[in-house]
Amino acid sequence: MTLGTASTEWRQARRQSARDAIVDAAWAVVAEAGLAGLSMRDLATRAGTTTPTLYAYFGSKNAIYDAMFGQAARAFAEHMAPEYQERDPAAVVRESVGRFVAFSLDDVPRYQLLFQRTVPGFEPSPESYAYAVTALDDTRGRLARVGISDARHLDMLTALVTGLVDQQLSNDPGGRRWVRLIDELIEMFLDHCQRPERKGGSHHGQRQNR
Amino acid sequence: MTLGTASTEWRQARRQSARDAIVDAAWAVVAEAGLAGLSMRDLATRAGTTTPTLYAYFGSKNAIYDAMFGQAARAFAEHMAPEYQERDPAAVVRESVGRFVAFSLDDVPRYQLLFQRTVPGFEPSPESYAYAVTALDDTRGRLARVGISDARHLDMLTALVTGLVDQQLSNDPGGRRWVRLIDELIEMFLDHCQRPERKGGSHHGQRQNR
DNA sequence: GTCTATAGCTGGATAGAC
DNA sequence: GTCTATCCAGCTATAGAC
Repeated sequence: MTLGTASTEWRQARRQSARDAIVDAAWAVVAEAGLAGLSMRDLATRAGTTTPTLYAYFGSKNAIYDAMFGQAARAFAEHMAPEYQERDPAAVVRESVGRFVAFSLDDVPRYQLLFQRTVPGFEPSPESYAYAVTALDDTRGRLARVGISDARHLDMLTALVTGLVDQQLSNDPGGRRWVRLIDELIEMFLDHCQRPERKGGSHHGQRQNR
Repeated sequence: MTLGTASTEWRQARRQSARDAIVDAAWAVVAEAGLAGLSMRDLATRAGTTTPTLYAYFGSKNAIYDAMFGQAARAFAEHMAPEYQERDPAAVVRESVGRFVAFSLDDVPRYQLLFQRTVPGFEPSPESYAYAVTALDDTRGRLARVGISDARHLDMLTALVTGLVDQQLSNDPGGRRWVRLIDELIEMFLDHCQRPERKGGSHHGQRQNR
């Protein structure tokens, strides 16, 4: 790697830290105005600068959303990655779900940006998206290693967990009405997964609904 | 009731049908532009009129959202109300969940308006909200009559169903990837509800998460 | 790179003639 | 009630001086 002189490296480092400062200010704005309420004016004011300066660092407003998405995806990956102390399947699933729920409830706009599609014209770039995909794949792998590998069961678990988070956020924000159901929901889920196959093949696509 | 002459009744009927025509046009607009993409200009064009005329029938844009919410809530109540042929608990739960999911997937903006809080400054009026509350209460009563009455279990079921719908809509729109899991999810849920109480009181609030 | 100033557009809502 | 015309606020984004 002899691509840059020391001076260009300094420049790039300064540029990167300036970009980071803008993204930090962006998180502060959406925390108050909501994810869709981010405006370039507010952001410039909050960052102590003006809109043309923002455009010197980001080509568009969506580029800022994308940088936020990248930060969030990275944080998500780091939050899910640390090794799990527990060994038995129930404990691993519980810890995995617990981490996801804790991460989601910790920062609502971050959750909306990462996992809901709520910003009108925004699609994350492949680079930003990659972190989120990796983290989710890791989680899937971890579940597979403790025996939860059936595709249907994984889809059921994602529906269950996202439903839990969504209900908690929209019907009891700041409370614990649905969060406290985690253990019981996971117990229900694991009991079901460990149950022997049904006679007659009632699942796995043979039978249609209704 | 001697409040109005025949002529004022005619006027009110005409006025109501004009309002209905505007609301119908509004549904057509959101079907194309998304729920948040409704603009008074587009709506006026679609309804074959102009914006001042809209304001002759509705005091604000949110008043139009409210009329849409009222229509949707009424439709939801009518969709859930008809008597159920089935008697045994599993079949009743299955039919109830099936109706909810079918109604939700049938019209996505309608689902978003009714059950998600996605329109920025909009809160439904008490009158419009009443229909939705009634329909949900009826559903709860129906479940209670077949033995699903525990508050925790009801919250679990709502999380499960909304999670199912949300995953289906956002990760496989138009498909059946999560819809086909309905029977298995309900079987799992019912198995859990019919299970005898745990020894030691591990649920019902004694034990906190983590 | 950073500013002032503003272009260009779209939104909700209204004035006033008819 | 319905129109033409318009106001005013907010937005993203840019031109051009320094």
